[in-house]
Amino acid sequence: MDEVPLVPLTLNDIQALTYSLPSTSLHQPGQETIDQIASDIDWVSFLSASPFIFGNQKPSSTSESLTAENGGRGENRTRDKGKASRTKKVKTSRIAFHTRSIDDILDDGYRWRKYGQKAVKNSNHPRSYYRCTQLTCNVKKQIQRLSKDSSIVVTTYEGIHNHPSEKLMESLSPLLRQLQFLSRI
DNA sequence: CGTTTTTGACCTGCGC
DNA sequence: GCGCAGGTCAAAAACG
Repeated sequence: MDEVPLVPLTLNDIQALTYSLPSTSLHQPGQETIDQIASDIDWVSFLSASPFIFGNQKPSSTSESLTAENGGRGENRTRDKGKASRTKKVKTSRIAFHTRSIDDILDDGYRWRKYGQKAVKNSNHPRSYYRCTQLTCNVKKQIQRLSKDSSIVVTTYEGIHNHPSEKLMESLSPLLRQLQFLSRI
């Protein structure tokens, strides 16, 4: 009941998202590696596909979600810890889905830095908080195992990346180089 | 030695 | 106002 509180996501929505993932990420527990799962999923289009974006649907509020809450860090905040940086309640889009995996962190191509871990009520497993390591990008994600079925990992993304993933660019760069070369001729 | 994780303290929102 | 729960900060430790 208390998961994904900021957006009108229901359990049915989560289920729908779950089933929208490639089947390889949901079945065969223990058989697949995380990299295999991640490479099976087109993360960029998955995460930016409009049917999966919930939350502030007001047109023209997209820039707000991207620049949300980065005034608090790096500004002349001398000693009051994180005060007033979170006072503004900005609704960012959240996406949650379930993945059956032995590993908590699935490789989605982006680099994440863990900034907190918290025990949550009604669950035996702690919730971990991650932030995208890119300075300009303040996308966050939460990772938590289901208390009922600890083989299921619930990953909640918050925000949209404003930069391409390193892995994607890595795999794309040979292609881009070739395109560049061909366009010269 | 730079980057990431750990972890207790702190902050905020919410229900009572 | 108080207490609880969830989210974040930041110093220290761990890691590569």
